Amino acid sequence: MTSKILIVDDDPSIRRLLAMTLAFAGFITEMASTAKEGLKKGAYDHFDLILLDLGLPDMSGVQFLERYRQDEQTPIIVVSAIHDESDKIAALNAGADDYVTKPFNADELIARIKANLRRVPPAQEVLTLLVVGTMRMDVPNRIVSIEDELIKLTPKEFKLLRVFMENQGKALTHSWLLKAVWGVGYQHETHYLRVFINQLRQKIETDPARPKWINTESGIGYRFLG
Amino acid sequence: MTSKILIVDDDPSIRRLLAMTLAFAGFITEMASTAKEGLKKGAYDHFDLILLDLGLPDMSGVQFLERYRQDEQTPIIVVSAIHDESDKIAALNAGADDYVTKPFNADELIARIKANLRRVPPAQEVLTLLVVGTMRMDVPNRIVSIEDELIKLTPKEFKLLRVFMENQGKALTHSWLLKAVWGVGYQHETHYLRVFINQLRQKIETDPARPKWINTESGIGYRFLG
DNA sequence: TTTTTCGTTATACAACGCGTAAAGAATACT
DNA sequence: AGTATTCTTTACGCGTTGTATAACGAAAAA
Repeated sequence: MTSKILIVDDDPSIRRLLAMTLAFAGFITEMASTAKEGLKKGAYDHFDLILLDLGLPDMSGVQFLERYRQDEQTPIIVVSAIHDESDKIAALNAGADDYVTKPFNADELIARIKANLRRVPPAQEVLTLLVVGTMRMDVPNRIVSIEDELIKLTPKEFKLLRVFMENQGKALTHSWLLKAVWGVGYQHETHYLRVFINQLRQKIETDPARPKWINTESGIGYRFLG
Repeated sequence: MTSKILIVDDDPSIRRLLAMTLAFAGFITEMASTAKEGLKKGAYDHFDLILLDLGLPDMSGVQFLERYRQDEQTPIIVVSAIHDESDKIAALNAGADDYVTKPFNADELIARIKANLRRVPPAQEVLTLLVVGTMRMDVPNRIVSIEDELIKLTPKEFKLLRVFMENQGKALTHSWLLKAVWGVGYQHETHYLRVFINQLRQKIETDPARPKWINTESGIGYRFLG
């Protein structure tokens, strides 16, 4: 099975080199040039492993690890230049699983990646087509339709709706939804939810005032029904 | 099924010898006298196998392999003279699948070719005519028309549009598109896409500001609709 | 009824993504 | 060799999206 690996590095040439090295070894890669972007992509979908360059412009390795580790237990291999030795140690203490020093040897890097992948349960296959009543969501192709009519959604709206469809019928609490869509640290911002629920209803409900899909569970959260 | 083989060699006599040997064994051959020309032909259409001579004038074997392997996983057999032994080892490390030493034995060469062809899924038949709505693309002849009106495209534009037509209706992410058109290592260069999407729109859209064919999926990528 | 929660709209703003033009570099053509 | 085309790279303005806050009426819970 092919593993998906996220490369977080600000240097385009190293990024390219890493991508080619890993592609050649049969991995699927995704890239980010800043820590922030890396976190975003990590929140967006699942990776089996992360290659994290130290010395990113917008965030220290430790900060990245702390933020990322809140949600996931994906193995993270730190790539560091020799001169930021102390950063490397800090990163390892903060939860990095392994490290590789620049300039790195391709074979060694791949060996380390494989070793770290072995420790972790393989990524569960993602359900690609969600169907609830007349609503269909093709996740990889980002197609949402109700009775074969296309619905255009922004990324956050899409993610929210996806969470709903994956948990159809259950009552979902505010904080659970916030965590699922926005990540840890947003569990108390219920006003975000109100705004986005409203936007979603405008797009998917025939009568947004009398919602058929997204039902309010007052004091609790919402329940998605087909 | 007959396999197509690309011969990259600068020596005309060896080229001729190889061509005759392979033709006799029932293969279809194409030739290139420089590495550059080889890459070009490889980008232009698919080969089932490549015979690569080391010691080309314009590029080392390793360079060729690195450039070629960005896009394809076609097996490559290296043909080397005894004296460039170190080049051969480097080429194998860079991803060559096999090697043959000059002067070669015809039967051995053919045996090795067949062995390497066995490893690889047979070349899927390429769809030669793509039709989406009123748009038609004759792939081998590189002709694109909308309502029988010819559209003139550059190679990259053509490749991009081809990828779109082959994946009509799906939302295609930036990195997926970049990988499909530019190859691994360019998955993060979204500005390339912006420029070429714009150029394509100027050529195929009636009103480039209000695109009908290429729709933007903000934050995700693009979706091609007929 | 009183209190709490929710829906809706409006707003301002920052961040980001996108479209576009245009210059520079590489490449192909003649 | 010189010219034209194509590709790469940079820069800037603009629109979309997401964040954050506020206000008010409606609905639900106490």
